[in-house]
Order: sequence, then structure tokens, then C-alpha cells
Amino acid sequence: MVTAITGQAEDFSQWYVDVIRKAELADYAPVRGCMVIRPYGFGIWERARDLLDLRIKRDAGCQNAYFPLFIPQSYLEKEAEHVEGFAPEVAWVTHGGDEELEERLAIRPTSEAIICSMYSKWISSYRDLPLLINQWSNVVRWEKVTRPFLRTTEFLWQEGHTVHQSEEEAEEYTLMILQMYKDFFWEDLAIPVIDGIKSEREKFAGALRTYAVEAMMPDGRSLQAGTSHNLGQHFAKVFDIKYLDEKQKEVYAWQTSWGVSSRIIGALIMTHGDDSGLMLPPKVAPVQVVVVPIIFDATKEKVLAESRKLAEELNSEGIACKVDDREGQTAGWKFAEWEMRGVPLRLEVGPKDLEKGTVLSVRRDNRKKEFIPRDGVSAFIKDFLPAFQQDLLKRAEERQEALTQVVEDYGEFKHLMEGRPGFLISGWCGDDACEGKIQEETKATVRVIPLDEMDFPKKCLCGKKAKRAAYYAKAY
RNA sequence: CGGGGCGUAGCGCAGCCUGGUUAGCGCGCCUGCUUUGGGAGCAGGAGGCCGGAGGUUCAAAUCCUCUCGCCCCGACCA
Repeated sequence: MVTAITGQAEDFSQWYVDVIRKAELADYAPVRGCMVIRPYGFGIWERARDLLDLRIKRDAGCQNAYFPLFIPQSYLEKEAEHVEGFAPEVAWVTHGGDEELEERLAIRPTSEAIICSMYSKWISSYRDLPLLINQWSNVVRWEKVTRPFLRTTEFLWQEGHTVHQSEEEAEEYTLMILQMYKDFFWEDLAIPVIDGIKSEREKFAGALRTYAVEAMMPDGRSLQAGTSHNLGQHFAKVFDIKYLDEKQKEVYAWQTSWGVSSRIIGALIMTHGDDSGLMLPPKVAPVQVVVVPIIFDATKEKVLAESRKLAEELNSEGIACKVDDREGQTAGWKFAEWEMRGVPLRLEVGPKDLEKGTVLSVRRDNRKKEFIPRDGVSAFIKDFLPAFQQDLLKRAEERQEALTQVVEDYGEFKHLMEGRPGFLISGWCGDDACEGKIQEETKATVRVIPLDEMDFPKKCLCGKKAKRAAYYAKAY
């Protein structure tokens, strides 16, 4: 064994870190809590980013823009809840060269403050609305504990910031974004998510309401994967975002903000990976198909030529295909290597295939082997990739279902939460104190309050009448 | 930020308790030959201020102090 990975069952956290390093997704940087996203990891991010960017433009109607990294302290402090929420984790710039700055500059932990300050200049009429802008950027949050991709000091994300004429319109848009995120996770990343509204204590600092999608990881912890906030008029009032409506009345605007971060790479690793390493959904795989030539001296040239020709052919048809024609490694080593890196399909081309006019295909999930007629390879792959994407989703969905159960009794709830049972669905009275007590006693939090109609226990865990269902889990 | 563990070659580790020659081992890397359909074999070779800074000592990877970083479990967050 050259590159052993710790087994998932043995130590899930260690498995996660092993995969990241061995598959060359990322490496630790000299600065605490920071990581380098290496080309293969960045390749996954680029694909996911492009898929989401398409939806942001097409479904959400946004245009991309870019705002500064620095936010003056006074701007960040305008919205009281906002500053209170972010103050503990802001990195500050105090000097420019040798000169001390008159006002400290925050390195953005999120961009509401700087963006709203500009919006206030740009908006003066109802005709300027809605204003729909998205930004792809990095942000910095000085977190106490960090983990690659899941929580790093600096991370990459997109943040959408929109302005609307009415509360209803803003609310509708917030929910539309939530649906867009759901589609992105289910369809593009093959990650099943639950969705709903956050409780008061879990909502974004400065928001009126926060909606979120959450994904259940194989270790039973929930990962907040995307958030969509209805900001109400909180920021409009302090940043003075006003416009003249059709009746010539000056009114404050209504806003939303929403984001998805490079954390999704962590979700991809955990959701689909196994003891052999990564397993990537074809839509985000930097390499969808790898061709491994089986080299013997007598047939080496012919096999290499055929392998390269095959890869060229597939690439020209839009399939991300790579030939592993390195000569230092044996075929078996390459098999293990590409499995670890999560490539959905491997094609082997050897002398026997040349004779028979076939190639051998091996899929990543179950290693099932199949001989494909050489002239049918491209058609085979075009069927295979979407099917594989579906298979991964189904596998993840089944696990999420297995990690979700309804619990009525608080004693049982506490007992289950001593482990990592995944999602526990219960009734909730809606009382903040009740939620706080449960969190204190079990470490579990309300992940979301589902919006869809569903059956739920009529009593809250505290014994009072339940108003709504709630998904509880321990969270990342 | 609290509790626990760990920093020695690219990776994984031994050596430390009980200070003492040129600091070892496995994998990887380089060269050559034989190999290649599930992590190849043999031979030769390169690669280290022992995380960093102070101290104790004739002498420090080893003892002491401080510091930085990583991992795990908690409290906080995308």
C-alpha cells in the first residue's frame, strides 16, 4: 500500500483529512487556519461555481459585480445585530505601510455593509428596482477552530445582494433563491438537502428571516450548505437605501442576501466518498473518465497511440477525459490512484482490447467491469455519466433517510443524541428558551423548521403544544 | 477559548524516560535493468540546522521555559 487512507469507520475525521491531502485537493498554508486549494480541488470548485453561476444568472436574474475587500469600521458598525454577530471574528487592517490608518478597515467577513453603502447611492427611484447583484469573492472570518473546506479562516463564496420594492417581493425572492440552492445541491452536486427556516437564535446577524439548506453527513452531523436571508429593512434603514415610489413617496427598500461557499467541497467529499477515497459526481468531476493504457513492451506503442486517440475523441465530444500515460507507475497503482481521486469511470486499453476491438470499463462506485465495443465507447459514456450522477444521489438519499427519524419523547431524544443519530424530527413549541435548553442539554440545535406540510408530533419536547415540526441535529 | 494528543527527510514513524560517535527505519524520489489487465522486483544513489526562540550543560532531537502549528472532544460560526 502506497497511499493508505484511514478507514471511515475507524476515524471519520482522519479519513476526511487523509482524502484531502492524498487526493491533492488542498494543503495547509503557513497562516493558521488557511489552506491552499490545489489544482484538483480548485477544479471541483470551478465546476461547481460555474453550475451555480449559471443558475444565479438564469434563475435569479442577477448580474455579477465586485466590491472591495476592505470595509471601514464605521460601516460595519451601522447595523447593531450585524456587528455584534461578526465582531468576534473580524480581521482588521490597522496600517498602510508604516502609517497608522485613521480608521481601521475590516477585511470583509461578508459584504452587506460595503454593498449597502453603494446601493444607497445607486437607488433613487422605484424604476431602479429590483436591483439584483451577485459577487464571487473571498471572505475572512477569524474562527477559533478550523477544518479544511468546512471552516477556514479565508474561504471562497458567492454572495447575492438584492433590493426590492416590497416585503412580499423580497420574501418571494428569498424563497426563490432557497429553491435555486435546493436544485443546485440535488441536481448538480447529487447532495440531498433538507430546507426550511432558521430559528431566531440561528438566523443571520442582521436578518429578518433566514432560510437554509442543510445536508446530513455520514457521521451524523448536519452541514449548513447554503443560506438565503430576507433582510427586511434593517440595512436599508441604517444605510439609507430609499427610493421614490409611484406615488412620489419616499420609502425604504427591502433587501435579501444569500450565499454558498467553498464548504460545499467538504460536503462533496463526505457525502460521496468511501474507504477508497473520493467519489465525484460527473457534473463536478475535473476528470470524468481516465484512460489507463496497459503497457507491454511488444505492444506499447500501439496501445499508447490508441489510448491517446480515444481520449482525444472523447474530449472533442465534451467529455473530460485524461490519459494516464506515465511510465513510472504500474497499471494497478494507477487504478488505485484514480479511484482515490474519485474519477467516475476508468477505461483500460490493452493489447487484448486492440485484438478484440474493445475497451474495458470500470466504474468507481462498485468496480463493476464491462467490455465496451470500441466504436460504442462514446455512446456508452454519454449514458453512463448521467446514470452515475443519479446513482450517487440515490446512495446519498438512502443514507440521509437512514439518518432521519421522528422522535416524540424527550428522554428518547436525549438518549439518541448522546450518539450522532443524524436528523431527529420533532414537534416544536417555537419558544427560544425551550430551544436553548435542548441545545444545552444535548448539544443539538434546530437545523431548520420545514416549510412544507408534514406530519409531526403534536407535542414539543418540552411538553407544550407543538406549533411546527423541527429538524434537530448536531451541526458542523 | 477549555480538555486531550502530536510536531524528527516529501509521507508514515523509531530514537527522548536514563543527554555523549557520521540521527535511524519503511514508503516515496533519482539512475540502471527486468516489469506493467488491481497499489512490481533487484542493485546503486540523493535527501535532515530533529517546528521556532531562549536557557541548563564540556556536550541537547533528548532536560527546562516560552512560542507557533496540526489533529481529536467541547463552547462559537458558512
